[in-house]
Amino acid sequence: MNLHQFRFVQEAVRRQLNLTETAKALHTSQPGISKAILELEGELGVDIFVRHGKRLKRVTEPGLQVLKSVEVIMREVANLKRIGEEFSKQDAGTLSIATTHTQARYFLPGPVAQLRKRYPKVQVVLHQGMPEQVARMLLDDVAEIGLATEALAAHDELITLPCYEWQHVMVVPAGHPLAALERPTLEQLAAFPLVMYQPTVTGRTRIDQAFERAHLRPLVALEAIDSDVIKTYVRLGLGVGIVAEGSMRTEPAEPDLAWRPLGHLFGSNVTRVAFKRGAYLRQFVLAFAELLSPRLTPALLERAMAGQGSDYEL
Amino acid sequence: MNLHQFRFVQEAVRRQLNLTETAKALHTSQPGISKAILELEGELGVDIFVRHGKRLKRVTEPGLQVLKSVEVIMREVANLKRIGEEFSKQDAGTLSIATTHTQARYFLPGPVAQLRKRYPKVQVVLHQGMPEQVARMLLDDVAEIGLATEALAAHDELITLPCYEWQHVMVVPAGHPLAALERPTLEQLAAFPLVMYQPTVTGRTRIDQAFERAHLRPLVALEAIDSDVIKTYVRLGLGVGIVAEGSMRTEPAEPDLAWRPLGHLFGSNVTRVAFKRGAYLRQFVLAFAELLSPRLTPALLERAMAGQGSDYEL
DNA sequence: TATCCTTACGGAATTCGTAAGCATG
DNA sequence: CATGCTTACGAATTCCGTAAGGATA
Repeated sequence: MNLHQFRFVQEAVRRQLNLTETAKALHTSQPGISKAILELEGELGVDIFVRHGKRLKRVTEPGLQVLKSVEVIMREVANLKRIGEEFSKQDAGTLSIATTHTQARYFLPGPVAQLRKRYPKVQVVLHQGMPEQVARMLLDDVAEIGLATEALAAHDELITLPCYEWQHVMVVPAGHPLAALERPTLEQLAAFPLVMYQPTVTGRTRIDQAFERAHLRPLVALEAIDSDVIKTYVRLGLGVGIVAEGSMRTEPAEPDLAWRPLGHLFGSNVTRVAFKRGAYLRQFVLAFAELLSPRLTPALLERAMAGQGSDYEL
Repeated sequence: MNLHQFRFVQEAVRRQLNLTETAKALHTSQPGISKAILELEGELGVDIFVRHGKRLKRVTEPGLQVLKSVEVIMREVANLKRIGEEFSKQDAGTLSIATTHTQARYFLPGPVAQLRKRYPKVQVVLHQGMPEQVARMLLDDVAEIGLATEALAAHDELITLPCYEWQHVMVVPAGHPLAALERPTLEQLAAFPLVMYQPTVTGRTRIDQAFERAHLRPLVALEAIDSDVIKTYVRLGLGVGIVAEGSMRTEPAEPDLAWRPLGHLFGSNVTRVAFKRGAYLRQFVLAFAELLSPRLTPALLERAMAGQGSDYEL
């Protein structure tokens, strides 16, 4: 039994049981993978994979149990590396953040800048993706901390905590008829083509639900992943934009655009921060969490990471 | 990084940082141990041990963190073996039980016999010891399930569950003056020399406390680890025995001895079953637990093993 | 001086790659 | 017949033991 075998089995599952792919991903030879897995199976006296002839078909019943343990082991091995980093290069290391465009562009710059000020030797790596990819990156140990409004709470391998609350806002060119209204209604909005986020991103779900409840089917002129694209097309007069309020609180302000809160229509959204269950959080990771929201104290995180639930209210 | 290094570090800590002892315990050479540990420290970039010259003195701060992860990893490696056993030799394997004399002699025979009837291929190994040793055996993975009335709940590395409740009884030769009393008092007991368990065993604590509260200092004629020894000396007229009630409910009965419940004096005791936190419990282990007490259902155990607390009431 | 950790070194076992074999779809 | 797992084999590496070195108490 050795760590290589564990890594191979785990990666094989991630690669849909394709050992050739697995070998490429791990920069080693395919027969090596094959042999190691066979060896582990022999040692445990149990088949981990069901084979049809020479092809891996699926994971066996005991294989599932084995994977659970392997998962834990690999997690702790990763933690060991982090522990090493934490203590050897004091206050240095790499912090990988997985997040969506909106967070990366409008919310994270502040906290990241503060972190770099306090820990100049920490290198920050931003991985951008759709919310589902953010979750994936956490699960695959590509990123250590994730930030998104959607999808994170759905995985029970992840610990998620509420980070901040925000509402959607309407954005239109200055002088647009809707700009005159303080509290636009759903009907008024639906009278114009809309420019907004793609279905899986940044609270889009709630918008769809609100229109549906009102039996309105607004015309969607354009769907984008990010607020910048949306604003660009709003400027072009393509329609009325709906974005996260954070996207509008820019420095400097944008005088050619007018915006109005839409919380009364779509309620409020909660952006969540997520960690992989069981992860060891280095000092600067804890510090970063506290920068994201002052309520995410080291003490709270410790409790959350130690506990069983997957979702912690403050 | 490899599993050997982890095992070495863990064992070194268990052996008070004596690498020579460690090597002996693991049946390998002492330089091998030394090298492996140095190697791991190098790889992590962190000292695990504080050295004075060439002698290991204590565990460093990061070393403590490392040990935590190592502990988890070794636990899961043990679980992998159990998983292998569970699924390969269906319904076969080895169940190691750590317990005290009283349980082994008077309580366990029933459950063990039933287990062997239901799982004939399971080999049962009984490890006998003082309560503190029972805990130690669980922590060191010598035994998988532990049973005792004392000491178990004190370790938060152990999950303990109440198994059954019992009271102390007085045992005297038939015809002894005390045999005539239905409910002897502390004073009446203290009038005779007592023969009972050693201080750390089988609820002895409660007996001492009761006498102390009554400001009585009975003469202790003999202290033994097990009820059989106590009964033997009671027969010899050495004094009045105090044993667990289970010791007297024998088949066949012992007509030369008389016994009376003492629950009104010493309260009741709870014998607990314990597992190492995070252990994987095979089917027959779950079945055995249910034989110990019908309330220890697989569902309950699963909840208890997954949870965070260390002590589960039913 | 006795204990005990580290370094040095060499033979044995393991590892890991390439090449070939063979089953599936 | 293209993909993809397993087997075969050999060179390079790692492993692990004994022996020697050096530090502490």
